Amino acid sequence: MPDGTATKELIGRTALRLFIEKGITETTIRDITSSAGIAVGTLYRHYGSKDELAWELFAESYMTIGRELHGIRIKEATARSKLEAMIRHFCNIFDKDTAMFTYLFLSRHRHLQKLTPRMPNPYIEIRSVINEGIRRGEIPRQDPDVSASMVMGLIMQMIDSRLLGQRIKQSIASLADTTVAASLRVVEA
Amino acid sequence: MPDGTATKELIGRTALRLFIEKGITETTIRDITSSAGIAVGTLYRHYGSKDELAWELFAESYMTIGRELHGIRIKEATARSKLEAMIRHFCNIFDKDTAMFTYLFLSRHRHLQKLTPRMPNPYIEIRSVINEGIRRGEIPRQDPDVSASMVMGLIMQMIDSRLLGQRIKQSIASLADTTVAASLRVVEA
DNA sequence: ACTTAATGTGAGTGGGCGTTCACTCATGTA
DNA sequence: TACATGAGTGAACGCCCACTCACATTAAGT
Repeated sequence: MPDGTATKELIGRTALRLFIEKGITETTIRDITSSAGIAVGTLYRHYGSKDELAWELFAESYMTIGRELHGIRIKEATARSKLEAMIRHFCNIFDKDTAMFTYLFLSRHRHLQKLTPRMPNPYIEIRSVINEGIRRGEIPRQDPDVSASMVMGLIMQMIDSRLLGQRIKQSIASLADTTVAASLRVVEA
Repeated sequence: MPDGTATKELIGRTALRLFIEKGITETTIRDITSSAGIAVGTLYRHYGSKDELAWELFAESYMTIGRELHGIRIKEATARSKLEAMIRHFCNIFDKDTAMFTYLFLSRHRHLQKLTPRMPNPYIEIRSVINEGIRRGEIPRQDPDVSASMVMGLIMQMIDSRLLGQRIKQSIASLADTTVAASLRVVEA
């Protein structure tokens, strides 16, 4: 029996690249298959539909990051160190796998409502850090949903500006310190 | 000679609503014309193409906000008061014309690279405030592009979370104080 | 009342889309 | 060697898209 794992991965990698370059709707099945050097039918051996392909690429990475942030939250001791480690982790992922991160960023509006609260989720982890920090008196009382949104937005916009490449040109890693400091000031930790 | 101004406005309003509800690519010309109660050909009397329609709706509002923020920057005296007035202005627009603001927010990635630096631009106004604040010694020395991105991200994510309606449920106006305070802490004003 | 030009119409056009399926090929098993 | 099974193929299908254009309607100028 032949093994199609390598082909599935090739399709995923190629689709990711094109989805980022042109957008999901603007990328056709033929774009993907011709760029990957396979037949149209082959794609459908591995993914049920274009939507399923786009969703699988998103969910896999999104939940992985959620699990990783969860690990950080468990491991670190204080709200400060948790938040710092999480932001540095974001920066590392961005530098290590820019394509994946970019895709998550650009397609989140399409997929976010398909996520169930049970799935591992970066946003919930950041909110939990703030919640715990308040309960332990490490940071002032505040609305954890509002603060989590602001911190997320602050980080995400850095990446957004970096992706456009016009407003921010330096590497994300070199901005980690600045981002960490600003985020801590937002939650007043 | 008949006057088609009212029709053009009707098309714009209808398209805006549908673009927000379903996305630009997912909205068809027939969706727009049937929803507006006009013929397909009529739309093309007023807009050269679907792309042009989407762009006009974006650019008009984007530049208007840019001009308004410019006015605030000229009028207010200190970096603190400028930033505060700008953020409150954002909140007011959102509450007064949620549809327009939502469209700007959701379609910005599609249109942002079509903007030239000469066009009125909200981002540049915020950066200018930070730049001036540094020069006058009102806020510490910092990278104005990075800080402007962080402040913009902080505000935008509040609106994003509000639009999704799951994470933030209260009105944007009621969050203005919180957002202003957090933004000032980010730039350490 | 007549002229003129802008505005409104919608069936029609050509093209590109996602998806299917009957078929071939390659590999592991008996 | 013969068979079974999953992987790979791409022409074909039906649908729906953005856009066109020959014609009808409207309203302002004379």
